[in-house]
Amino acid sequence: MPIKSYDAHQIEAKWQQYWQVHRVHETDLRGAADPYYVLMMFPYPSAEGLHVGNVYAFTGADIQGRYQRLRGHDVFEPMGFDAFGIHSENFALRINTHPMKLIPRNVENFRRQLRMMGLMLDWSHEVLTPDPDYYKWTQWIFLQLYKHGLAYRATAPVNWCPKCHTVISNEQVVDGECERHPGTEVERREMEQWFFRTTKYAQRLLDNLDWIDWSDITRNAQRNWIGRSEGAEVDFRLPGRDAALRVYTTRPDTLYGATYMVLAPEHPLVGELVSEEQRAQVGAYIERARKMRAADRTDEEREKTGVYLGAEAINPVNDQPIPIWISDYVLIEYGTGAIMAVPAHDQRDYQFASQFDLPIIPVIRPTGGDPPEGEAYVGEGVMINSGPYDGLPSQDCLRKITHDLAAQGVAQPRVQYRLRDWCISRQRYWGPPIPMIHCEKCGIVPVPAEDLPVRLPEIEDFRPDTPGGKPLERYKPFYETTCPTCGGPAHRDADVSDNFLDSAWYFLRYPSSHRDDVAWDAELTRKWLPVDMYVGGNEHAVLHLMYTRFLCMAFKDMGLIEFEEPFKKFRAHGLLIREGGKMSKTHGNVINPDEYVDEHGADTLRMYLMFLGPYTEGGDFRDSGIIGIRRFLERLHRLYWEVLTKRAADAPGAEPAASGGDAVPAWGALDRPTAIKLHQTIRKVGEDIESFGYNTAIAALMELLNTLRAAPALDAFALESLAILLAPFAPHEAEELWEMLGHEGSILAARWPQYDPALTVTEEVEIAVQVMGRLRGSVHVARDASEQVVRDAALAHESIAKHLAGKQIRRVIHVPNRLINFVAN
RNA sequence: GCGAGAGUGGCGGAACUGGUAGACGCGCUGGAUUUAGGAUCCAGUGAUGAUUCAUCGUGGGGGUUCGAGUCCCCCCUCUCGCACCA
Repeated sequence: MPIKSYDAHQIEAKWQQYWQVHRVHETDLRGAADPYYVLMMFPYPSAEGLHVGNVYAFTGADIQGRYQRLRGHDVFEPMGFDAFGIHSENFALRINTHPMKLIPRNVENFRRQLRMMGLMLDWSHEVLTPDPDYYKWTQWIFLQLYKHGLAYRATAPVNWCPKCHTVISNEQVVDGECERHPGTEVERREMEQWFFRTTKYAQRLLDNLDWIDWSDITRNAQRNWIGRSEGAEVDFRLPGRDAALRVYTTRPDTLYGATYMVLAPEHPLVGELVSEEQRAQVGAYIERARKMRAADRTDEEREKTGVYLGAEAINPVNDQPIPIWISDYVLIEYGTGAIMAVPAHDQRDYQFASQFDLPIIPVIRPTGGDPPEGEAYVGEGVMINSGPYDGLPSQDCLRKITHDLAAQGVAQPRVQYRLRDWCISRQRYWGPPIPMIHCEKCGIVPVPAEDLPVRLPEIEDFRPDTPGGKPLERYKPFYETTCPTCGGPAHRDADVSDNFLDSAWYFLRYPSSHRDDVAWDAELTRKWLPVDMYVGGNEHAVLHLMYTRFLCMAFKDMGLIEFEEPFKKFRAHGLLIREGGKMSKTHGNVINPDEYVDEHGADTLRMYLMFLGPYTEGGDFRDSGIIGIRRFLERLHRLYWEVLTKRAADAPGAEPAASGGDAVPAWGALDRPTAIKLHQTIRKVGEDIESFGYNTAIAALMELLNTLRAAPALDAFALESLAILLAPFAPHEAEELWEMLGHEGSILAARWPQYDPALTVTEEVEIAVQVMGRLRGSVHVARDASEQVVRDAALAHESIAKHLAGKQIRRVIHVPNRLINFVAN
């Protein structure tokens, strides 16, 4: 039974129950004729409950899903929980509760809130990362990568967060601080870790960015992160040694200007090259650099520091010996950890040379102009002081010098990426154990696939990094095992894998979540993947989204899947702020969706969030504005109720009176202006949804409602269309209106209305009339009227005539259906 | 510093390839109705001037054009990403 007045709670409870009972949101994955996979970034189920940022993201994705469903697709819109990881673990530690107890509670609360928001989620395919049925396959993936040489173990300087008590990846380091702990300096530690060879795919990850249909902002962030540069490796001879000092440079054209070399303090040759006289100083410098906090070391404002090694290298282009220094402005991780310094043409080198009075030799002269004073000239120009290359354009020499040196065997072209391999190991408890066994005799042995999952034991003391070692190391029943190869004593890898691995493949699991014998079902995967539409926050542009792409490429090469890009479309939503400022716990201005749903209902909250601003740019949540959406829904509901009850009353008499003085539109044929508004709105809302212009789509719905309320009469097509157009935004109310219209079952069974192109244009248009480019009035003429007609109409206009009085018309500019401009003097 | 984007009423924000700036909503003003209401309905709402008229108005300054929020140049501010990556 339809509900008379707009009572959000009653309506929303009613339809949520209906959806659940009738499984309206579940998709027949195998039988689907026209699959469309909508994905939203699954949340970490925090104890605080669903964040309004999640609601914002999910609603934007849900609109796509509902719209595609109304367009006739079989839409799959799954949800799950990313409940492993440091986030959950730290919280569990803080409140002194075991995560295995904590997580189910949080998840239950999240499910409740997600249902409350009326998302079209198919809960029958939920995944939960800490579920052994899930992480069994996370471990299996690790084994696949290992098998194909993409997982390796290495001792490398890693980022250690003293608060997390674990290593974190490069991507999780922000300005030398831990992403999770602002203000906490990341330390550098040498540790043996598992890495995934993401760098192997650097070029493909970069190349595919040219064609994948993703938000530009996200693709740009990825390009930046991959950081491809082209240059050359050049060997500088070391007098009296066999070895050469190899540097990487993007500017081989400036080789003649190299007046010194700089090694990173950690460079392996430092110890060998340092002279006796300099040894003490160099040692002290290295010690100081080692202790230096990461954020300070990378502060560009800081004065350059460094120490002379007491050794020389020979510049291969002119055989000149140049001094070798060490300085912390050279990074051991990048290139070869050593540079040739060209102070005339590199700002950093210039600063360093100025600091230590090293020679500065310009080798490129800017074309048509003088080189800048007091700084390096980094542009191109004409070669000078460069022996045989003098007079050539510097750009030509980029390749030429490399080529010539390559012929002598002392240089080679080289492409360098900023992207690093993905450090997978975490010295923590709350994650999937890395499925590897360390045997004294056999070395590193993978756990046989049939032994998966390696279950995470439920241990009481899961604190990280206590004196007894890592949590899983302390727990002997887990740690001590036997070697699968030789049967001898062995121990398990005591690390767990990075939380980002859990979320790097979850979309592959959703359709196949019922299969316990394979990670993903081949047929379902072929049918449903790649994901048609992925919507999420851009904060994951270089983390999650890079890792998923890497995994897909690896899987494709292994023959496990048939595509290499996981998401056909990805759209990044903007940031939601509140009252002009950032929303955060510290500001105490975080929006709790429950409160707003309590007060106004989920449809109002959903719609308001989408109305705030352009979805891809974010919006400013102001409490004062939400009432506008609420009023809209109330007016809408009232209109339907009044028109439809009136019609029911009129129906027996068949002939509905053309409402005498009654404000309620009658039932009958639409007048033409109303019909035009309707058809224009049908077109606009569809187009706007496809381009994520939700705010303007909602504005169009409001305009349509205003028009319908003022119309003399309405018909079924108008009311049905508006209900369907509303359905992506306010799904509960749309269902209620649909029922009021006499339909049985969900509005999702309806089809998106077709607009009639002929009815999207008026037959009369208003033409702006300008005199000398200034607006002086307007005239109404028939659509597509000729210039002559418009001109005559305009000249007949008295205010136009006034402005043209005494003037001669020199020129007339006519833009059909828009304006006419008289140029006169 | 580099890269990307953005500056429009009191506020959030509209404006397709240059063509009537300010859609839609909030707020505000006036009116109607109601015992009352953070209710509903109607009208108005960029600024200035005396009205139905005019002038000025899209961060600032120049320019192109019959016509510029939109295109070009310079500057200012803000947001985001990267940041001693050689």
